[in-house]
Amino acid sequence: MEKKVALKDVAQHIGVSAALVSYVLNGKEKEARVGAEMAKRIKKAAAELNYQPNLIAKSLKMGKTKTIGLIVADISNPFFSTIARIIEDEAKKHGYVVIFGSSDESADKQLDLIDVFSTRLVDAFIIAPAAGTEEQIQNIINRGVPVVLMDRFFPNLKVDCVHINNLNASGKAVKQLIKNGRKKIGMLAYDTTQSHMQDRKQGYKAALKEKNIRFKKEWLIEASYQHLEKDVADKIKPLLKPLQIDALFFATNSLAVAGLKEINKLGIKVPDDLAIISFDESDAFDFFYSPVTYVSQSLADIGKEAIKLVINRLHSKSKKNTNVIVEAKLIVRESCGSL
Amino acid sequence: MEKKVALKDVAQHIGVSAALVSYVLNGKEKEARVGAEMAKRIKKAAAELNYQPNLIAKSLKMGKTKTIGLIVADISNPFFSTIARIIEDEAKKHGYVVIFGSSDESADKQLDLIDVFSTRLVDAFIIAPAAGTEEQIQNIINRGVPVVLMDRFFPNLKVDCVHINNLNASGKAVKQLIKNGRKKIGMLAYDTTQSHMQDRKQGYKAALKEKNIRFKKEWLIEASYQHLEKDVADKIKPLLKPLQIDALFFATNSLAVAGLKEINKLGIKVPDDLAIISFDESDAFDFFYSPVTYVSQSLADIGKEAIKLVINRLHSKSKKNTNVIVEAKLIVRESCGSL
DNA sequence: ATGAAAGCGCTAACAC
DNA sequence: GTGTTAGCGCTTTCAT
Repeated sequence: MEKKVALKDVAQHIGVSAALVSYVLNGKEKEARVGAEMAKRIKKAAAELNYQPNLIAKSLKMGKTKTIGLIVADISNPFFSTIARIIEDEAKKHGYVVIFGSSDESADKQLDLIDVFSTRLVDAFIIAPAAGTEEQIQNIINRGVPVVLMDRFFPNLKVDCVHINNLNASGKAVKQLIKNGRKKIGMLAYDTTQSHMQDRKQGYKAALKEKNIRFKKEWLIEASYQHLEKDVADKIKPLLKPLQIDALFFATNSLAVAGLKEINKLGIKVPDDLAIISFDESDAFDFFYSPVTYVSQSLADIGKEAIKLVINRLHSKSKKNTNVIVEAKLIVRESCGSL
Repeated sequence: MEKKVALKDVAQHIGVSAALVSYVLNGKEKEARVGAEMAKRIKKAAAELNYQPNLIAKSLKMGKTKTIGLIVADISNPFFSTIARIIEDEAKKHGYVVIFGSSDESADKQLDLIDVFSTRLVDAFIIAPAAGTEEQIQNIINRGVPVVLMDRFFPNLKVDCVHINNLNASGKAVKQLIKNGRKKIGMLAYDTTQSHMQDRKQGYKAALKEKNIRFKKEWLIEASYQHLEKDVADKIKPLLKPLQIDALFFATNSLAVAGLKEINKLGIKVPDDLAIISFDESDAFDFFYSPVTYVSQSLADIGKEAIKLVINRLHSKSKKNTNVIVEAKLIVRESCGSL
């Protein structure tokens, strides 16, 4: 177990000051006007001694950790892990590393994570915020730490965010169902105040209205994030047995996976008995006997834009906050009854 | 943007030394014999000033960051993100935070990640190592930093690791196919030297041999991780058109998802024409028209055991290394032709 | 029972 | 061109 070699070790090794070594190893030889000969010697010595800088010390000195704190609902959810991967790659390009945490859509857990990450001086946060946490976000901002919200946001919070236009996307999906002749369209959503969910429900209702279909409140069923399976099973049955609707729109892929299992159990045929559209992708959608139509949001874009916003914040102290809307498109396949 | 309050600020606030505050806030009032009265005042002041310790400074002083570096092939792969979530939760229980990176099964990328994480002084690594990286792992060990390998390992490396018995699990799957009357059993695996893959192939061959079926080398096809889709498409067709086998065993869920798409394209009926078993789970398996039989490894156990090993290493300086084998069981469903 | 001070490894302003 | 020095925020030994 060889002992760590520090900056001063390489300095001593060739009898110069630590300052010089620091300059050279940080590519500041020009500004510091270090001799070319010297620079070469220093680099050589650093390599020979296998010097590895101590980023913790550097962070303490600089007040910057080159670390981004990522908070999502659940990193094991492919929606978030896919975004996480993009964020990891994009962050790396800028020399940042990411530490992550899962809030389980709980405001308390999210607060814990924010505290833990703050304590470790992350340079910025990227958060898919849990419901009712605008104050937490505002506090981060007040501390002067950049935050970017993704997937969900808070309308009256001045903060950078990136998301799709859920109202439109949802409307587009519902209108597709209507275009395919469906008139009794149900929706399975999450029971939360978060913007993305509100907008999706809103888009659903607006589309019905636009097409002169009167919304029935039994059509909209809601599950809690914490008891997904049970809630879906309990609430979907009254709607399907007997069949009160001719189409069902799922607000997320997790809802769709749970819902389709129930639909299978009940022996309902898609799309003949029931047309289906979901939000987001899933391997399951490709293998369902009637390939599932879905609203595709580019997770790559979300991740990239999130980092772009973070980096901008970090590099310029502009006050204005930006709101990036990424594209969403409807991938039409058999399940919605078009074919 | 209120300025950060430091230890000495709360010390000054009540006119005591920083040392006292440090003792109290770290629960060392007993050892340091701080007066009960004083302790109370200090805690009150810290709360009033909303003091948040600076973990970076603490880390520098202590030489410990309470951070674990997690390196997997790809965090967006549900196999790894599920494990990551468990690791996150278990690590948190011990006061650790995790930073993650994806190697894409590339030794170079893995080395980069190890360097970056080392530089940030992670206290330990949990790695699903890329092929041919025993030297990288050995180097970490030589530096005295705890490492736990998971999913794959290196037989002649003295290091803690956690994984299933791939040889057995693979054999069990293949024998199930044989029991169901299949005699020409193919396998789709990754083309890599990693232990898990070698063992799975080995288990497949051993099972054939044990049941007196002569292995034909055309039956074993291999795809590269980097060109999964293309390789699977290219190599699976000769085996299936015309049909040379009556069963196909997939070495991972990603291979299965890619393979089943080809099987669908070719119009082959599962399990009548071709029985199927895969490793690991997938939402897709539940929705395939013939629910897919699979080898289930407990990702929760893998994650928990990994952290347990890490924590043990961190707390005791025992030399012995442990090898944890977690359970794997075959979940038999329609696709393997049993029902 | 409390305070003073050194020092973790690094950077950068300043001196020469 | 290069060296000296102070200090980032914290812990801990030692003195009192």
